[in-house]
Amino acid sequence: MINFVPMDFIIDATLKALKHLYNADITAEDISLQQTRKEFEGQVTIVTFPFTKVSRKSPEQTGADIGEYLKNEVAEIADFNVIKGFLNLSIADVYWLKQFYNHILPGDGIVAEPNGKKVMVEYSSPNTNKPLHLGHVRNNLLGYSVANILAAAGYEVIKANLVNDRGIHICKSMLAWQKWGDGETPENTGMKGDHLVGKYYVVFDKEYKKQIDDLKAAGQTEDEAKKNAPLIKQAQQMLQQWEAGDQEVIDLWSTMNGWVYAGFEKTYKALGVDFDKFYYESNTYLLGKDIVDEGLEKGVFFKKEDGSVWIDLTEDGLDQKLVLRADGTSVYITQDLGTAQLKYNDFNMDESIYVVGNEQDYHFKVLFLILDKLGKSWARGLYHLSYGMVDLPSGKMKSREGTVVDADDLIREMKETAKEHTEALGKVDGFDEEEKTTLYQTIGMGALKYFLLKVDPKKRLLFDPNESVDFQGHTGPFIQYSHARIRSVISRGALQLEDVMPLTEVSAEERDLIMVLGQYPEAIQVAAQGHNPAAIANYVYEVAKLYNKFYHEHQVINAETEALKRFRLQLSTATANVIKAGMGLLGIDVPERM
RNA sequence: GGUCCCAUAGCUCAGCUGGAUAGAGCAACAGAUUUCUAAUCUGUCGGUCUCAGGUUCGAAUCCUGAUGGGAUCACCA
Repeated sequence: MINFVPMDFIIDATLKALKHLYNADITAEDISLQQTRKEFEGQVTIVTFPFTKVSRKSPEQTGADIGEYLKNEVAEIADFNVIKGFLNLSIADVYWLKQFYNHILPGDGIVAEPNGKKVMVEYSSPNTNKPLHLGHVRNNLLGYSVANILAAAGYEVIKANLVNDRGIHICKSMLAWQKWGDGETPENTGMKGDHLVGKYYVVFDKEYKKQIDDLKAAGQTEDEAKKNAPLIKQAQQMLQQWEAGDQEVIDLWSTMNGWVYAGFEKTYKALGVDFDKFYYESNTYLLGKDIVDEGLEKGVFFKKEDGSVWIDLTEDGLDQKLVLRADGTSVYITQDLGTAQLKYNDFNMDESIYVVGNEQDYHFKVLFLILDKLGKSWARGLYHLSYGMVDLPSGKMKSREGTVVDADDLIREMKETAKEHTEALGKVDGFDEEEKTTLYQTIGMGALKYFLLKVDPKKRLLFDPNESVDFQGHTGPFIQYSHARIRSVISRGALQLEDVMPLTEVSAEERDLIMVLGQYPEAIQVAAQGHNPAAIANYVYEVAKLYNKFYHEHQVINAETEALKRFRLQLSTATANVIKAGMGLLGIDVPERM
């Protein structure tokens, strides 16, 4: 099942056993180890069904044969039992203690050795015409977390943000502000810049709709009215002026984009995400035409009579796809072809991950396929991290119907809720105001981030604005609380980490905790390979749960002996370290006190 | 209509390179604090793993088909 790291000696010994008992040559892949279910005695289970062919005995007898051999030949294997086709092995306590002191307590594998590979993670990639909403929040948290996980797995990581700062949608906000803005600025209204610009995007839409209705009343069809409305024509004209470098339009564009960036920066900061490299579509939108030429030369693309350029992907089960308009202007995919090349030229990375919603699955399938057909060596390293939409109980979020969950509102509400919970529990008596503010932020964001990241990215996510995010159970605050409690114990214990006193046995709770702590490096690798922060989220939850069980069963500071006390303090320290590191991969802070 | 994704407890989700009696949390109910933080812990209740076939010693997991939900199939981005 999942990650069972330091168990190679069992596989080796089992191979020897099979050779010795049945003269069977079996490879390590044929041996399936799993963690023993908790209702049975033991920690590691070997499934013996596959061996019955070579043993020519029943699964039970086969298990007993192998178990007997292992118990006699392998010092670490203390005992075994066989239930049906399952051979359950009890590993000696000293083995677990050795693992703990040699690897876990020193923090082996909390960050992997560099693997020499470079990966780019592109995420966020916002439009600059409206504020961020819950969907963007999921995107940002996923991208940031995946970047952290890859770094922990040994990659060199570049976090990139491709800002969509040009196009007709930007012109809509600009035009509406010009017409009805009345000189409003973030300064004189006190509004956050991205919200101010978003307000005019909505104004545009409203006025545009009015014009469409008027035209329809005058006898035009819906489609005609949409094309002929004066506002849309003006917006299109503005886009042309922008592309022609009209100074007035460019100035307005710079000003309003500046407002938006200032607003985004605040939201990014509140979310705790950051970037190493920004790309702007205003700089990249003309890229890709070289690649179109290249594709024509190589015969990968073809030109139609009207001059438009296409690629035929029907053999790959897809359609024909336009890559350049007849008038020579770019479409979306042209830019993305060019930008992909640009990124590669800039960084020469081995892999490149695009964190983009699953509504663009088809686009990326086509994009990667085209680059591959063009013979780009790096195309195989491209990956679309496709995530599901965030839905409300009423269905999809729709800005026009006002059902969008605004990122800034949500963040504020989370902090507020954290404050209410904390105060109700009377947890902040010794805190000054600044510490309180920090704590509420840590907990509120912890709850939100964990809520969004614990779900498999590819699945749709249901968010009910009327039902507050939980703070108990399988949640961020639960894990944060566990951490704070551990830190509290440690600070009372006055521990010298280098003090090792000989122990020869551990309790079941201690052993389980050591086992799961030892799986952290593997959890990182699993999460990295699957581009899946949820794997880390669930892992850390498991750690916190096991510690809480241990905490409930055993005294740390008032342990029966000095040796036990020290060991338990060390175990607590190692647990806190893993929780902190794991939550860090999710972009979640853990407090010392709460 | 073509293609892609999803379907597990009342709700939200794990589990999916095939392995034991399918697990958590929430909700409901019952308990635990003279002991290191009860945002905790223990227990009870709760399942035809959407359905039907197939492969296998063994299927929630793999294959085929169906049903339901979502996305996409723009000279928008």
